[in-house]
Amino acid sequence: MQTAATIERCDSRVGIEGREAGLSLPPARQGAAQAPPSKCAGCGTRQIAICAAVPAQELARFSAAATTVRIEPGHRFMDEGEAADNFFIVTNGTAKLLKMLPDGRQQITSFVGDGDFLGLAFLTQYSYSAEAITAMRLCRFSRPRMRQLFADFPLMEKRLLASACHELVLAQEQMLLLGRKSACERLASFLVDWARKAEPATAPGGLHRQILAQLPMSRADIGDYLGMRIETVSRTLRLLKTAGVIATAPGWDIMVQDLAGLEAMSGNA
Amino acid sequence: MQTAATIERCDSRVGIEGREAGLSLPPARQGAAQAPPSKCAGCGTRQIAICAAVPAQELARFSAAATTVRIEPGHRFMDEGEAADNFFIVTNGTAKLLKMLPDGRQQITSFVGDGDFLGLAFLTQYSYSAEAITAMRLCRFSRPRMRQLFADFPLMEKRLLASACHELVLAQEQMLLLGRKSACERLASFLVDWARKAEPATAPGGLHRQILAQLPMSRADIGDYLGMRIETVSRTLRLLKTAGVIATAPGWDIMVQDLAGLEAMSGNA
DNA sequence: CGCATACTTGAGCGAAATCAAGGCCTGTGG
DNA sequence: CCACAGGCCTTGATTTCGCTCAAGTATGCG
Repeated sequence: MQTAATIERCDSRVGIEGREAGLSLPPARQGAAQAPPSKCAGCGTRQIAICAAVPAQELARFSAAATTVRIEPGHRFMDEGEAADNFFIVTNGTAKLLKMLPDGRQQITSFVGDGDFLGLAFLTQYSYSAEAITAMRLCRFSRPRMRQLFADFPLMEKRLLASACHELVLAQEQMLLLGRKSACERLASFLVDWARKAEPATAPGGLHRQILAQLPMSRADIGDYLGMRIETVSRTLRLLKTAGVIATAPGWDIMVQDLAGLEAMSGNA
Repeated sequence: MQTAATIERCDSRVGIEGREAGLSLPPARQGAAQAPPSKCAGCGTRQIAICAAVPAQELARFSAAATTVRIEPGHRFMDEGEAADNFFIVTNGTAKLLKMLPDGRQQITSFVGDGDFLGLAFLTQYSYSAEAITAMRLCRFSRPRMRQLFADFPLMEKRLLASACHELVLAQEQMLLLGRKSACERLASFLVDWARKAEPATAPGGLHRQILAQLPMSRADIGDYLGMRIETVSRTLRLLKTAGVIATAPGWDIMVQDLAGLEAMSGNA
């Protein structure tokens, strides 16, 4: 069985023990980039940072509180307005979190992947829906069990706080994007973010190295995330291709040819 | 000196002890609406919920950790990218939190008022700037003192988590607004939110009672919050006036004539 | 092969941005 | 007291970016 310290290293996205000893959080991309998730003794198939809040000798107890759930692509497993009975940790796959208006318009607020938390609403109802994009595996905790775990392992709450703060930073970034960026800047920002996450998977190279960004989501999802219509996503993608900063690979993948150029088009300096 | 229980009642916006005993948070508007802040024995002039995390007999120690700061209107007291050395609690006044793009475009991510926390970034740098709109009074805690307080009063972390979750819900709502709503829906949503906050200050009446929404911010600020230009704010305001749902009072105040009508125009059902 | 689904591309339109005056307060100084 | 300046807001004219509508292409699947 791994020690808590070993587990910690595996995914620092939500680690609270940053370099300032207790009150800092390393950037998500860095953390996710440097150490790919590995097996988790605590709660399922993949290593997630929340496990590090649990002493190694207690992992069995922690594990017993969770239920592993499999979700098919396209299936909705949390619904805005429904009773928030469960708390989830993604162990495998990608989901979209979305909010809808009564007339059907929808906004994807984020894409979540391995190691991310869901259902951390301190309300009795979920404030958004979650839908699987790829096949998924989740750790599910009932609310009472979650409460018990919080009581047993106070460090977990620290981690959740760090996670929530990090999500808040991302949300603010997204508000800037939605409120003030052009279609081109939005798509470029999105691709830069996604490429950064995928970066370590690609062979490291020079400044203008190619990065394969594997996008699990459809054009419609990208549009709903960036606040644009699907046609605009398509057209803007062509624009970026024409500019030579990206190339479309077969399927839904994108090859970033010039990350620096793409960043220049993202509006962030 | 007040007991912790008494203090708790004063502002439940960030209270973690909701009706589900530990994992729920009442809606902000309800909480803020039902009990206006009063004097706080712990950290300054106004009652704030974080004080409730501190046992009554420890309030003096808590108080000693804070410094009261006054800020003039228009003055910036947190800067995006600067070292996140301080943590603030607003005791009086209104500020805007904003993010900027290199070319000067800016997005206000939220307006904060009495009892709100600032600087809760688990990064070493602030991820946004904060600028006073009205004259303000703040409780300031240095990072080391904050850490000490967290260690001394673990309940504080629970409250911060609840607060962060609540902000996350608001941020998601705002993403929906910025990504998918029309100019008219945006402004209507904003006014509904603001009127709801001001509601208790106005005499309660029927379904179509008038509510005076005192807006401390300029048209430019509203535009930067809603992702629209100042001219569009002005034009859309006229549209709402023509529709008869609002009337402009002298100064920057708005009289909501028909809250139900305004809500119908906000896109939220 | 035919059909369904997702994506691309084109043409035209429209909501909001931009550009440009003009009005209305408030404060200041003659 | 009035004249003037400087914010801030409003209103009008024009432009433009992204949306809508519509058709066409690729891909996958029974």
